[in-house]
Amino acid sequence: MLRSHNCGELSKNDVKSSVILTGWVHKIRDKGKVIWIDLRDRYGITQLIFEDEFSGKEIFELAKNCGREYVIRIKGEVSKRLSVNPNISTGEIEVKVNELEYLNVSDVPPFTIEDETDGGEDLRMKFRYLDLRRQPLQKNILLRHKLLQETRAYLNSKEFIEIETPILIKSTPEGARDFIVPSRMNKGQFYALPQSPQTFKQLLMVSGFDKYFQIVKCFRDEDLRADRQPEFTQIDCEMSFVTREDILEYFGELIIYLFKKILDVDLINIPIMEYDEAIEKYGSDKPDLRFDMQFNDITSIVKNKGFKVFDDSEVVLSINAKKCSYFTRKEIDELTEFVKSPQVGSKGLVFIKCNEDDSFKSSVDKFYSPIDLKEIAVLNNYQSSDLILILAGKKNQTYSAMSSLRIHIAEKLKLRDPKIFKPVWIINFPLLHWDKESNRFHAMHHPFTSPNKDDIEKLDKDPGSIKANAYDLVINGVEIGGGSIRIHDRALQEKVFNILGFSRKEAYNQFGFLLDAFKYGTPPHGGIAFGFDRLCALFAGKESIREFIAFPKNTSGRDVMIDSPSSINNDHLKELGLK
RNA sequence: GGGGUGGUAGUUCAGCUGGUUAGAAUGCCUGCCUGUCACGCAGGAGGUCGCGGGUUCGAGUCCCGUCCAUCCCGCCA
Repeated sequence: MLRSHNCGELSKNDVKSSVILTGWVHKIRDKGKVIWIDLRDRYGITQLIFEDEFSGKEIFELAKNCGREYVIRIKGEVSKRLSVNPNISTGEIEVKVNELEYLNVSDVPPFTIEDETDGGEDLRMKFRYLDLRRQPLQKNILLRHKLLQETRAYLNSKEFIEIETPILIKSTPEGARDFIVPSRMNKGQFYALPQSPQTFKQLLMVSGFDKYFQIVKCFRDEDLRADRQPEFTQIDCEMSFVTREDILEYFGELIIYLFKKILDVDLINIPIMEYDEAIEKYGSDKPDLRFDMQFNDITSIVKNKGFKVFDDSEVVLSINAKKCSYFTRKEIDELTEFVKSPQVGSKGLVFIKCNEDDSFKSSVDKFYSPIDLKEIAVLNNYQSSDLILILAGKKNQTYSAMSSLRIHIAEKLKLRDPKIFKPVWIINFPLLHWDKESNRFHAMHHPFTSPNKDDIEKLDKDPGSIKANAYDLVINGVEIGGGSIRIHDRALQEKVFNILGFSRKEAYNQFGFLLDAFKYGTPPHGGIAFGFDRLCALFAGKESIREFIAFPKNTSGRDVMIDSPSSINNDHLKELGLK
């Protein structure tokens, strides 16, 4: 070994012992006759001290000429510091250096390797390997490692088997865009990268591996976001002979276990909410339950009172921003701007301030009497100093706009505490949604999702009203995982393909292997997949998953460090049959 | 595909209604300093103001286009 200790482990117990350390030169404090160097590795920082007296002239000169991020190896004696630094674990000691060797030199890095770096996003991506030297990133990657290990340990202890499935598979028209890989040996034909191992894990159920999991890369060729990467990792799970309740219990316990083990947070139990209730109360299928602010429908109260905007609206919704009547004109204008922005798309914002003396001040005083206003306030459980906010318009648009406003206000009021975790299972999603563009039903989850038992008879008459036996795990407004009980009956699967607009021929062409498999004794089964990158970010209280992926892509899907994607030459294209 | 924000020193940013030689902090270099730990002090180097065009006596600043980054909408079964 080149070293006897790492840079995070020496303490006053080691005083007088002789040690060898290696690491990066983090910081140099040159006082002329004495030089301190902070030596860094992933375990911590140890202060080195150089003086003529015990280092010798030559070593002292070497230390003087050291630059930031040089990789060095030193020998020296641990000694007690005259002045202690309580901020670091090794703050009571320093190492009196008597030998110094440069293992490598370094150019001046383009940004500082510190917790609060001066580097911008772009630059740090380009020099990702340097960014990863920084403590916050090292912590994130370590957290990811722990989550990986604990997930595996837990599922293994419950007799789940980790099975790898292929990465080069077949393109399918449903769902997200596929990444495509040309086949050299089969010119003009293409593999697709999996959006998920969905059909393979179902086939594993047919094979009798009744508890499967895989921590696996998945690929989707869609536009990116802070919480979306073209390649991402899922904890992919499937079980046979289970009901929805079994799945919620098994995997609810996995999540509870991870929170306890890694964050020492007790989630105790995870409540269950109907999809319809989530939409009605929060306007979203992934409600953030760290704060209340439920929607109240006031359409019937406000209609036909002479206010044209409300009269012309399909729905009028209100929420109560507790203790916010102090909002200034400027703040309310800001909220109005927000709801009128193209992303939110409302026409305007109406407010009612609940005054201390039980009177009301609203932006629609002209149209509504104090009695009307009080009725609205009562419906919103008002107390004095509350602020009622009202949006109106088309139904879907207004629900989604109110959802955005709810989150916007919670953000403003700092109600989205990253240290608090509010999980919820959302169940009974619609099975299908009507897509206007293609003029057909699309699967809300995926085409293998089983309809709820009681709804199966509606398949012919009213497919749009069918609920799916599907579930999402939502924590703090983030969709962490989702899954369903699958169809295991061939006839039912064929029927669903049919409703989704597949001809029999197309269905067999795309999914014949699955339909064939269903002929041979397929057990009832279901499963779930968790977005692993999102889980990491959530555990650390962050929104962007990029900081939890060692080498992520930017929003254009580029890796600016290795500069990919890139073009390939003509010979290569020819070989692949692309030219 | 659409909208918002941004692009000025190695880096992070300031730069007003257009007007002398484009600034600060930090980093870097040189010198001084024996208890620093965001060390301190003195000095120095460092700029195609993203790119292209236009308006103007004059553009970092105004206009048009374009590229890049980032956040959001669409999209993401």
